[in-house]
Amino acid sequence: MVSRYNPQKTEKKWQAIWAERGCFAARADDARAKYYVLEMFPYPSGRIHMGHVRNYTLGDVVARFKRARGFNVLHPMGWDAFGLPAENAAREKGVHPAEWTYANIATMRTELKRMGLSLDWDREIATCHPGYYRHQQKLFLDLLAAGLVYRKEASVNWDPVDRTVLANEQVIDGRGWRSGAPVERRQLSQWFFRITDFAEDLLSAFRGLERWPERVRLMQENWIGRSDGARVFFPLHGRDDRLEVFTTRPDTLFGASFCALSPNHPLAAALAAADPALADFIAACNRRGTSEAAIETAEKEGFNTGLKAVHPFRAELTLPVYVANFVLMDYGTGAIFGCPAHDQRDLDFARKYGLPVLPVVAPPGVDPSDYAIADTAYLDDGVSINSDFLDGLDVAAAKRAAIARLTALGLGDATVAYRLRDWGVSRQRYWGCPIPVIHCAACGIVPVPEADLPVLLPDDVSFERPGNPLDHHPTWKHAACPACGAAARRETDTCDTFVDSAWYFARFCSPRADRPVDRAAVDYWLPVDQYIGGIEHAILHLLYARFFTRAMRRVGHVGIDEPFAGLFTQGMVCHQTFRGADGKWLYPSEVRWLSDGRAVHAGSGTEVTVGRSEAMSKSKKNTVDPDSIIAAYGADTARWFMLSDSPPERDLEWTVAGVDGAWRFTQRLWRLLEAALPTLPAAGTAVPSAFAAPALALRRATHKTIAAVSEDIETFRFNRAVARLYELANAVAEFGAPAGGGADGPWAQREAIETLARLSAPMMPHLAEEMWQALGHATLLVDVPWPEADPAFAVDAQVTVAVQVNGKLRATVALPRDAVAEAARSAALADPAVQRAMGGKPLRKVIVVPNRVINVVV
RNA sequence: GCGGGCGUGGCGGAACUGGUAGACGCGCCAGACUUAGGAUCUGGUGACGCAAGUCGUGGGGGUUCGAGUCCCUCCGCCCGCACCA
Repeated sequence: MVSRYNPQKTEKKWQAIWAERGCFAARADDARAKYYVLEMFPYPSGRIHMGHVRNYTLGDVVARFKRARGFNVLHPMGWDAFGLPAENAAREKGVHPAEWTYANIATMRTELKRMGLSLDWDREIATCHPGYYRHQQKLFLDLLAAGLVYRKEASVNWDPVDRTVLANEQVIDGRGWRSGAPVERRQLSQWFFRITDFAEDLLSAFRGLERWPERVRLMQENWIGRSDGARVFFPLHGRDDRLEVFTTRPDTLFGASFCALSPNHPLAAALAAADPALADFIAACNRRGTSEAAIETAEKEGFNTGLKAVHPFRAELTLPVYVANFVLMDYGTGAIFGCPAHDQRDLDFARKYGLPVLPVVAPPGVDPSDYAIADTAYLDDGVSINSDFLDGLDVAAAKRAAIARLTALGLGDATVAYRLRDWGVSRQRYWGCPIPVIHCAACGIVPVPEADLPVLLPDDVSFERPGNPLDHHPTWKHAACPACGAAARRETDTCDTFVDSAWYFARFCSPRADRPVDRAAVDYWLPVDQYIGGIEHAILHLLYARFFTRAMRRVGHVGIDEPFAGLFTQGMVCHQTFRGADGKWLYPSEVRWLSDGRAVHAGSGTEVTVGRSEAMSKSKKNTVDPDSIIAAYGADTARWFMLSDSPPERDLEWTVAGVDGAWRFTQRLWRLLEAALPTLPAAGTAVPSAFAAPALALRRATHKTIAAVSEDIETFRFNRAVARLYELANAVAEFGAPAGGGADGPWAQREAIETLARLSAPMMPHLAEEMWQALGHATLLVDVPWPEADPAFAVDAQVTVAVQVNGKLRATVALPRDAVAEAARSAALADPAVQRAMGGKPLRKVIVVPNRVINVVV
């Protein structure tokens, strides 16, 4: 009697047994090699989504596979639990952020446990817990003492309604994403991490990160944005100071026709103090939108300050100094020299203000004497002209010569500029890690003494007023100065939540340590061997974590620079989108499919428009709740579907048909097992001495599958591993009931079915465990080592070789594996289809690629 | 504009260093069976053709005995960055 496999019952059973026996508890005192598998921890938004299911399934396959392969695996889980949504919930629903967050964590923990992940739940952490953030405060103080944290005035996006700083991503078309109010630029005193200290190292260390996707590496390289160039000093005529500019084209200095300052340049501000017109111009620049569209349509505008900059190579020549709206304060030195002939922006500016345009680089092969620039600047390599001592040199040589001369004159030197800016971590928010600092009128910035950590968030806060609740709290910010005892003010900014996630992987190594990390534990476990998460974190999170690890090393908490030795970025989970007759988005569960292929609203029966497939998102309502899928089909089906078909780095299309297919396979495996069970020999029966052809073929299929699946999992080609397992299942089904009375058939069948269970265990752990038990094993499958392919069986004795005539396939011949070339040649030439294709023409040559192809050339 | 990726049946995708294109799954077609199930089982399924065969990996060209894979060129789609001097 073949019974249905009941995932709901079975999955619960094995989850309980694994938990009870502590199968996935990691210990550092272990002789085996360590392997740290980590998936990006979730933000506790309410319920898990399909992106989580995919992420954690991928990680669990790696974790279970590595464990079976004999590694001491660390696979922890926690919660990125601080953040704005908790405060929004507080405002909208009147629930305290902590209460909201911990309730979400409880829900999501239960959901994750239903997935059957091989996690060490004893190491669970939540970044909003004082047991976590107190150590973050300690780290902050260590970095402050080491000079890696500082405070400075910075220009920020300020929402005047919500009274808070907004990240660039939170400014949409120049307005606050929540309030809709026009965002202002404000100069505010903010805390910064000195990530730029590590710019060069963050760039060059990529050489050691071979197991990172090239794409992420390039994105970070772009973000860090190294430019090799020169600083050039322009003495200011009639003044005793000089203007410092950065350029990547010192070779074009002889073509300079003006200098320009950023509206936020200190010199511009100083001049504006005495010049109301300039002050107005600067104010107008700062009001200008920062959106992409605003930048693209903005005219180049400048204000002539009347200052004269002296050309470093031609003391007789002075250049007008403008304040210009296209010069950025936070790149280079906030000032440029303009060479209109060889920079498009400079050219636009020069044409508008009637400045000279002198070409100083001529395209190769062009006569310099009649070379002129029209309305397109010349940017490519060429020969220097009109440039005194640089004439005749190519661009690279001219750069070197110009820098050498500048250096000799004391008017400049070679410099490297980076696009990367220091990381502003101040947030005017309640639900974040308090920055452990006290401001004293007499002593200045005073760190909170370690003995007073943690600086706890107050529970009794109000979200009635806009702005930072910590600032509004009646008592919290009032503190005595730790240095002089006078009344002082506690810092009310909290940390950007990216700080929380910049070191959590280290905390997992010793999650209950009374210091940020236990040095022995991090020395044992770090770096993370395999990190898995979404591509959306390619820059910020991954860059911050790389920086923070270096910062932690500098203050002695860890001994490494790179936190993630291997990185895998998964694709998104996508789904069709639906709109009702009113144009509003509909959930897939609200859509009913008619037999003629049309979609209608499940309730009203009105027509539904089916839109293109997009990444699942709440805003488009094209989400499917994982928990309901797991409840209906079981976790193994959901996991199997996540791994089937699409390569893990690509986007995955969620379809009902695909889930049904995965469901059918779980049932099919169980059926294969139950149908065969009565005829199988007992577990551990000795290997028969000989195998007849059908049994031998099945053994070969089994061992080939072991080799292929092992390699596929090792290389993250899980969709291929899935296909191999389908093939082996097909082979078992085709083998059917063992023929004849020999022991070899049942034995080979048992080997094949056991292998199916063992190889699918990382993907469908519950079903595999159940099969293993049904096969009569007393041990848990999670404790059984990964199977090894026997090379004697992993290859076929006979191979089918393609025979081509002039490169076109004409026949195939069966040959013994590794047959000598002469035998292959004669077998090919004897084939009637080959002879027909040769058409009686004389044989010119025969190319034999062993075991693959024979090409007959006529 | 700069940087990167991708383009293979009706669909998702296989194809290791150039060597039988389309594994495996979905869908579809035909049949069987039935305890009518989320069924299951068997066979078929790139196009054209009765067949022999011809064509076929975005288009065009090239290298090679042989190209989805390498080179050149064009087209299309996607992603990241973008007034970065």
